[in-house]
Amino acid sequence: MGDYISMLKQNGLKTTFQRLYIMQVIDDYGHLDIDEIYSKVLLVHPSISLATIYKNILTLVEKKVIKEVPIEGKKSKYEILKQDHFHLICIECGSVEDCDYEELSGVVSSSSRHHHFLQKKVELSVYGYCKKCIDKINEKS
Amino acid sequence: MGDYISMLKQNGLKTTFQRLYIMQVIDDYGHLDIDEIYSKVLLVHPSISLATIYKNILTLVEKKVIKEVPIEGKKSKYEILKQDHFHLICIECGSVEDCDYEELSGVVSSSSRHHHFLQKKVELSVYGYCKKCIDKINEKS
DNA sequence: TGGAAATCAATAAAAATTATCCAAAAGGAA
DNA sequence: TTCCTTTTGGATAATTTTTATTGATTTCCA
Ligand SMILES: [Mn+2]
Ligand SMILES: [Mn+2]
Ligand SMILES: [Zn+2]
Ligand SMILES: [Zn+2]
Repeated sequence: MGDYISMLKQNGLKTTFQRLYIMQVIDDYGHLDIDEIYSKVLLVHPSISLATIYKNILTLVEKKVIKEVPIEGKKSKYEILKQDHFHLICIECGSVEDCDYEELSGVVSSSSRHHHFLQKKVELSVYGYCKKCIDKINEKS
Repeated sequence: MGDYISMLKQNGLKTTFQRLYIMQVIDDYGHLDIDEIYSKVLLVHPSISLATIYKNILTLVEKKVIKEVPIEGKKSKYEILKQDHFHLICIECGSVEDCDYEELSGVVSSSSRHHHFLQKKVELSVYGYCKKCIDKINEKS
């Protein structure tokens, strides 16, 4: 759990309950899409508008407080900005697991340089089956 | 240029002019989004409907004849399915360049295994500035 | 404790995607 | 070929997703 208030102040954003709670649920659950955020915030703030969620997500992404995690064929998820990492995305249950770059980042950036490409951001996602789902599938057979 | 007709037959899809030309323009340009495909097909087939483009893209992706390339904050592009590779995406001009995995793929899959994750597909995109745009920016200063 | 600036909620509007329905075309069998 | 079944396309409507607008409310600093 981070210090959301300073994160907002540093970016010249006012700290409203709505905004704080959006950050809170994203942080709590790790990776959430717009609808998941909306339904969770609704529970504690029944009057919030979906447009408010969209607006806040947009500004928080712009200010790099949160980060978009695009997911093929589905809606993007969002996470609190943290150290660079990549994602293991389960195509069975939809779970998203963080994974450290370690030696990977060096290989990627050297490849970018080789192509005379000025690398600004890397987005790596591995799609497949998480341990839980593998076990579940194995049980059945 | 591939043999689109056999690619369709192998997947039990009928070869219509519309479908063939969709594959053609994707192949010609490398990476195109829905609207780009639509406008290019329109030129040679003025009666085609946008819904037809959507419908065909959907089936072609399902049958793995083409592949979706998600792009952050923009519409996905599509490419003819080919050997695994990753993308250098220019945030200035929108160009997409293919890039071979080489040693990278080994590192990624060993990382997946380490997390007991059954890897099915890898999606790696590097966002930044292509050589053309770097040069253009340097000229100005 | 004002008051400017930012934000919220409600709502409308726009954009993107999917569904429906019937005519037309494709492709296999005779 | 011709016939017949199935798939597909085009028009259009419907749905879903996202963005814009606007006036009321809230934040926060002087
Ligand atoms: Mn993450
Ligand atoms: Mn490519
Ligand atoms: Zn899973
Ligand atoms: Zn460029």
